[in-house]
Amino acid sequence: MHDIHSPKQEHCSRLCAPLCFRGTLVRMSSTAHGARARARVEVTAAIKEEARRQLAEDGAAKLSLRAVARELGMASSALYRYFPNRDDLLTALIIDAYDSVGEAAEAARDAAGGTGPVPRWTAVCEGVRRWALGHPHEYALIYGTPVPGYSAPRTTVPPAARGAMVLIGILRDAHRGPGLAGPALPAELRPEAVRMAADLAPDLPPEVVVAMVAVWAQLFGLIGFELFGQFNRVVEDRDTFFRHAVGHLAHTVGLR
Amino acid sequence: MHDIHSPKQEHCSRLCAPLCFRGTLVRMSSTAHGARARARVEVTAAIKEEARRQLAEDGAAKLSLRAVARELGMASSALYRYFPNRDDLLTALIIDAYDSVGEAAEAARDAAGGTGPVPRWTAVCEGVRRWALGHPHEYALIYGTPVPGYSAPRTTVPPAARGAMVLIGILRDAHRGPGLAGPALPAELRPEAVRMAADLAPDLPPEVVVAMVAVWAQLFGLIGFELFGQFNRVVEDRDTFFRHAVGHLAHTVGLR
DNA sequence: CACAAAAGAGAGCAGCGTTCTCGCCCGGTG
DNA sequence: CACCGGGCGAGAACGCTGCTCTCTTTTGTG
Repeated sequence: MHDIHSPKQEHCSRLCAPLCFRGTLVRMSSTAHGARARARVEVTAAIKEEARRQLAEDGAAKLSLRAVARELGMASSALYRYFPNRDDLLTALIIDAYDSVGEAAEAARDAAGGTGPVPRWTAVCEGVRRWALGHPHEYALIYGTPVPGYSAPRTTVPPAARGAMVLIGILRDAHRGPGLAGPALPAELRPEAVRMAADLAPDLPPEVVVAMVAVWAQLFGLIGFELFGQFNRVVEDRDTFFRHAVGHLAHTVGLR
Repeated sequence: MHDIHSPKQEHCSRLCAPLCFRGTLVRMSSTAHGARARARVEVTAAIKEEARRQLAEDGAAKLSLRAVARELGMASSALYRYFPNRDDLLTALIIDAYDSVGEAAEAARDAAGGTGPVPRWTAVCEGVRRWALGHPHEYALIYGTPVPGYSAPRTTVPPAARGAMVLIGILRDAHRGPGLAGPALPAELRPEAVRMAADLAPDLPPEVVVAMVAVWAQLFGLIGFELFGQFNRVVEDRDTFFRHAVGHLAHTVGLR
């Protein structure tokens, strides 16, 4: 009976470390009254952090709520106070992953600095690829087989667009500057193109927007094939191959 | 005690139906001596058939050996006489899925008949897309997140290439006929391109082969984004969008 | 200080993949 | 024809999973 608290001690040692780490940062932003709410966001963050660690290690399929709780020193049932089920925890990780890849794209754009639109385009694409190679399981989580049911909740839409917005920004600069040679647009696709442009980038020509969306999907075809082993024994020099391919994608979307 | 055989009866009723169905076909081809070996391939086929059914219904993540065995009326442990573990069963389904999509590509090509290379190209791409939309879980199994570990066994390579070979055949026809306007090939990519051409299509120009591989990956970027919900609230008229995109891919690879 | 809400603990349920051991029964051999 | 070995199925068991329910502890607030 006397050692029944030993897991609880582990709870405190393991859990409080990451919590206190972020505590000072959260103290200001958490306007919700009381330390209660603060503790809640901190425990939530700790759960996500540990889950992300396990995701990066073994992939989404192996991610186990029990293992996360065990590592945090809490009962598995307690975890359900924060995430109603496994899929909701995964959804939180999905949003984080979208933000992570979006950040990588923005960082690559900023690192490319004042070069021309095509080198910046290439740099961003390579940044996304490098992020994917470095975070394969996170990549699989968001661009691989969808895990929960079939439709992602609406919350995931804005973070998902973040990366594409970086490329659209480059197109916008090019459109204001040296100009953009938009590909031809068949009449049957025009209404759809106009609608997409209104939603995504009203200041760009519709034919460029429609090409951009297609190219965005194609970019992840290239990355996914490399990451998921489809290029094994087919493509060897993948850096060069990828750079060549995304250069062609830039051309497709109208950059010269 | 006396009703202990009732599962066994179900075993016979459910199991023998598909077995006897294929029995006459297998009788000739199965040269392995004895009915013993014949029964083995038949039970193996029945397991795969039921597994494929469950895969199509609920996806690979939900596929359960116990459920397959239950549906077949046999003990779950007995299933391990045929597949040493779950991953090996999935691998068998993967190979079947590759063959299935390859067949769909070939059928689309044959249905396009004597039209020009570009319409035939488009028809094959649309055939692959239609197969994917009709078999989303099979698609996810082979082009989504890889399930077992990270490297597919060598056995999956030839079936995986079957679909690409259809498109390569179209390129080959165009190369012998109206000609193929291969895109430029930077010097740094030339050695890789020559190697790839030697492996895949020695009779095609290296720059066409390297573009073909890239385009093949990009095709599945388009299909995957549509299937996995990335186009939700972005692309509405997907038929038209896809046709336009693959038309551009044909241009990329040199078809005019 | 008292009370209600929040949160953690623990047991329990059903399901899973996998392993082991046991009997049965069929097919090739003497 | 008798026999026997080996393939095969059944069933129990282990450890794991997601998830629920109940009970107790903690904690912020009127």
